[in-house]
Amino acid sequence: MKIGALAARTGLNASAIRYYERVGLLGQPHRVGGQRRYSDDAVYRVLLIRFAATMGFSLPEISIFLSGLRDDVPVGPRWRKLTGRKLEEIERGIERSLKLRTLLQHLLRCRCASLKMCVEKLNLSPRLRQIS
Amino acid sequence: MKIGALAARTGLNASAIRYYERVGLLGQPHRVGGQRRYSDDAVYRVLLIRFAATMGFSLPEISIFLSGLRDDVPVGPRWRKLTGRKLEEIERGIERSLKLRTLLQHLLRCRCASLKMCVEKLNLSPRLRQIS
DNA sequence: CTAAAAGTTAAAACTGACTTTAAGTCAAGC
DNA sequence: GCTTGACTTAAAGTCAGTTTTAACTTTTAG
Repeated sequence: MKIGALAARTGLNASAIRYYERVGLLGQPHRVGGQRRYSDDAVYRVLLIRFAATMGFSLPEISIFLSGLRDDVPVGPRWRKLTGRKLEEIERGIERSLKLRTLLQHLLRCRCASLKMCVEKLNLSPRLRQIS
Repeated sequence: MKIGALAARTGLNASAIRYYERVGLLGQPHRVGGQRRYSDDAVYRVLLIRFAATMGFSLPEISIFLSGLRDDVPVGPRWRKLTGRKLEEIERGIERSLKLRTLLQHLLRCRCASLKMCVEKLNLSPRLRQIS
């Protein structure tokens, strides 16, 4: 599989795949006449990278997250720590988003004449610091 | 209140406040010897900006969002559209985060020897495309 | 009066995750 | 064998939202 095919199968741009290789997320593929050739495993690997990325992992974090991928490397404490931290992060994000949803729903429903009145009605002012 | 005091009271960097002014989020404050002087209203305004920013509004969007702030300007359809769109965005984010939380909890709990085994056990592979 | 802290500006730098560009090389179909 | 499209590289560009820098002025404390 050439890089274009891998790109097509993963939905990424070929340049993104080269970039992942450059930052060490993808190992050196073998080459034919200078061109990269990938196995099906690479598709899986790239999809895993994207999956981790949508979880909010940064690319360096994804390196750690995926370091548990090799069969002979058990999921270690570093992985566990990172993943636990990310889980907490996601949970905080959920909490905050739930609050914000309620607030926006109020703002949309309350039919106040101005945002300022809405904010006062909701007694939002004292919470502004706390929310942001 | 000088810019440093406003910065301290809002938790922002003074340069960020100047930047907000430059992009039109904050009006021109009056000046004493070339230096900006702010009233307490500015604190409220800046906190509102940060609040909107944490909701995921971009700075141009915040301009629109806060345009409902003036007492004499009723909350208009443009504001309503933007806010409704943002609400939907937040709701999609919540849905996704809930799924991801479940997944990470599984990954942390399952005590597999490697991430690869986890992924297989959870039958995650076919979902990779769908999630990311 | 002076030194230092805090203010001023415009412009450049930073962040992360890519994409684009330029200039060239390889490969597939006719 | 030739064209065309896909590939190669290194380097530069992009985005938004700041932060930093450099060079300078104003304010404040002692």
